[in-house]
Amino acid sequence: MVSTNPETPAEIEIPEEISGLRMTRQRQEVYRTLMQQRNHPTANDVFMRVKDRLPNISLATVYNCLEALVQHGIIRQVNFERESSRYCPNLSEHGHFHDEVTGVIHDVDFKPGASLADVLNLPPGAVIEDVEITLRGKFATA
Amino acid sequence: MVSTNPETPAEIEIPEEISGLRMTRQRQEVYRTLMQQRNHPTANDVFMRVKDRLPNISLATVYNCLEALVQHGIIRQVNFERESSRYCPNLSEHGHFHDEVTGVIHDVDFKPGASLADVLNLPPGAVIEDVEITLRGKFATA
DNA sequence: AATTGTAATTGGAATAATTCTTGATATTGG
DNA sequence: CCAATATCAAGAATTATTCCAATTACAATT
Repeated sequence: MVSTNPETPAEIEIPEEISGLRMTRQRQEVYRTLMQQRNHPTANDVFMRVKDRLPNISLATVYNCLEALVQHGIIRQVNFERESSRYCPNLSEHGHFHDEVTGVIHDVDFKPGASLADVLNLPPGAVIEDVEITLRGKFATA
Repeated sequence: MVSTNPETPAEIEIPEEISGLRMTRQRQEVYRTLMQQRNHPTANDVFMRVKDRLPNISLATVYNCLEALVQHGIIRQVNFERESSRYCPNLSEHGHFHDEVTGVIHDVDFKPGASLADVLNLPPGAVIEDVEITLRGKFATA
């Protein structure tokens, strides 16, 4: 589906402020990139992409923007082993499956109504603030 | 429980070879440290501790040993966010709860018979080779 | 016990991702 | 408009880890 208006192509509208975070031009573009490129890009991936629209932006600013967005719960930071952090705008609780053949990362949703506490013996009294589930493997070749 | 023999204090006996890996003196000491210090030490933690017994060991060797042990499935490497890797000799499938107040890391076991596939919608055909579950939070103060 | 080939170890340099610092710019509230 | 505050850019600094080249240890064989 493509917009019929050449002035405003199919783009995500970003409000001026999200969760109390001032959405500057740089933050808008970083966020827009994440919404459009849903394949869990690294900070550098985002940097290269945002440069098309903001040629003067610096990598440090991309890092700053990503951190601000993470801090305000607008996006999520995802880590695989010791690789570069990746970023994703999918806020629903989910895990990630890392296909080690193609390198592609797939979101893995919870079954409806299911939670980690169903399968784990959590320490008594523990209050979980954040969960990270990463799976590594490949697809059966059959 | 303390050994009654002063010559051989309560120490872990390390075989000469595990899973096809030659257990050199350095690898023995690295492994022994992990078995004795079960609080998920970093490579540097291990390095400082092993130096008591092998004053000439280098940090690079500790990294090499840890990698060799990980490769041979003798220990596990655990990552939290972008912090230094930590190492643990607990091979049973388990997750980790990171107490952000004390910094202590607790192993979190699966309920008997439970598995991640019970709660996640895994991509069809995905063959999981490795799972990492990390929880971050604190203990209720009540 | 010497020899030889292989693997392991060392110590330091190199790397890569990220963070920090500083000065310049922009934005908001009064 | 002005002051206070937040953000940005550029590059330096940091940190964990890996790489590399030179030595050393080990195991098998003679």
